[in-house]
Amino acid sequence: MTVRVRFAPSPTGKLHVGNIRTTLANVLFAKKNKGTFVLRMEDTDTEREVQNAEQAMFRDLDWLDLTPDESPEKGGKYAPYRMSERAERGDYKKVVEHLMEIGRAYECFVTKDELALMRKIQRAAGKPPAYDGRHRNLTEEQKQKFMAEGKKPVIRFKFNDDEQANFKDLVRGDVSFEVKNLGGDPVIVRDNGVPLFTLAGVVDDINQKITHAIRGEDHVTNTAVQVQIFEALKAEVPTFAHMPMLTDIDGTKLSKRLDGLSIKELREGGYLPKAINSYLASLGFSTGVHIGSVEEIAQQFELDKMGRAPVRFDIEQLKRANAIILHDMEYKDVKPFIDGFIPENNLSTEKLEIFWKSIRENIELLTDIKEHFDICFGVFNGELLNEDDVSYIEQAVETLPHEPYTNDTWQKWMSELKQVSGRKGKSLFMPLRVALTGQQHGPELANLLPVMGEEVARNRLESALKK
RNA sequence: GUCCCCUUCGUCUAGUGGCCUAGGACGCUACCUUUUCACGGUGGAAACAGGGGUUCAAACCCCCUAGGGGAUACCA
Repeated sequence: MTVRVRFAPSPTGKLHVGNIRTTLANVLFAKKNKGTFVLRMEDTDTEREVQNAEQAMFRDLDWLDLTPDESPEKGGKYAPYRMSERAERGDYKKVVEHLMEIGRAYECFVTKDELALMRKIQRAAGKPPAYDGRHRNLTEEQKQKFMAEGKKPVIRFKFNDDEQANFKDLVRGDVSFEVKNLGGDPVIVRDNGVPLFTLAGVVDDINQKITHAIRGEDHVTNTAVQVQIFEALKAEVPTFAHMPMLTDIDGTKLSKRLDGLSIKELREGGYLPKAINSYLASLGFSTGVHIGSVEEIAQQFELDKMGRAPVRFDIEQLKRANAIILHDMEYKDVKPFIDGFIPENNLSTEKLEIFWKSIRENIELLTDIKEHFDICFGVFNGELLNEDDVSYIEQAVETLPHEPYTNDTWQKWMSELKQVSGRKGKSLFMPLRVALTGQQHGPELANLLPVMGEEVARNRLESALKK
């Protein structure tokens, strides 16, 4: 049996760290088991749909190197991959009719208001709010009467009340629910004829031969409900895996802040896909962050070792992973990601390579590049020179070597300045650092000097004198 | 309210009755290296939510309390 997994978002928002974590789990699980990763759009709720959300999701997944094997965009053996399209061709209708024939589905005319009232009463009595099955056995006459009143029915799935819903869960072990406290017969088709995800998800999983459903913990009760449907359809129940939710750093709530932490924002914030994937994949495990490509982290990925407790998302840890990756990244590898982070310029690739190499260990995020770029090539507001360093800098201007600059230019210049000025150690180089970069800290000047070039260096020294 | 799940260093966690003086990773910190910062190296501080049991012995088993998460839709 080939492993087939799916990520099934609804096009109602953007991808964020929470749902990327489950997507990633699907991808890693598929890769590790030489399986197939399917992307399915669950777009049955047209009211909540957001313009262009779908396209944005495709692009985010590509950027993260989590491109699905089968998707609405790519197609595949089990197309279409949008619920709306599958609804159009009658997939769900067929199943609903079948369920009604075998007595596992029925029309229900209870209105939303009546349901709300019922729940209110139940709650007040300290009972769990649940549909009480009052229209389970309507006669034809009763149905006609409701119709005549202008009421439109929903279709509910009929539970086997005294059964248990059991399923295998890779992270939680064997899970079992009493069907009787699942909330009563669930609606599977709205009064406008559109099926709900509860039903459609099951039908698609069957038709698309999904073997493992890896999703968030917020779906556990849904799963129990859906297990009943799988069984009623005499279909094999997939293996599940419910991952604990991500919480805020303070451990409370899956907050707006987190939901707001979209892939788009991380991208614009200077984070690399590799860092995001590596960090998210490490959450829930004891191994520490393995930094690697999707392919590499997939080999280490063991879903059954994942913890069951909610996990706090710590942006500092992500930042750290990002920094580690940046520190020994080659220019050619970082190049595809630096658009927008490095100002427009017509510097040669060679020069940019040297620049990158001399600053990479000093940055954590791609957004940090700009500051260093400005120091090397642009304008900066630096610290002022000390009074007693003025004459020293004048000596520096005089002795500044002419181009071409090489790796040992700085060395040679320093020996000369040492003799001329009689200075050494910190007092030798610190005034130069301040004059040249405007700061007391930064990458090695020996590396920076060839990057700047003679003209910039001379201008900097001279303008430092003028201040 | 009701049902499900969870609670070990700051963070992710190892740990399934004696190997725990509680281990690792990241962070933090000190020192070393370094003509700055960063990188790197070597050390260090740092946790069993609380209370009751059971046992010769409990982070591990049982009960209670507190706290957190999820669910409770004609959303997904």
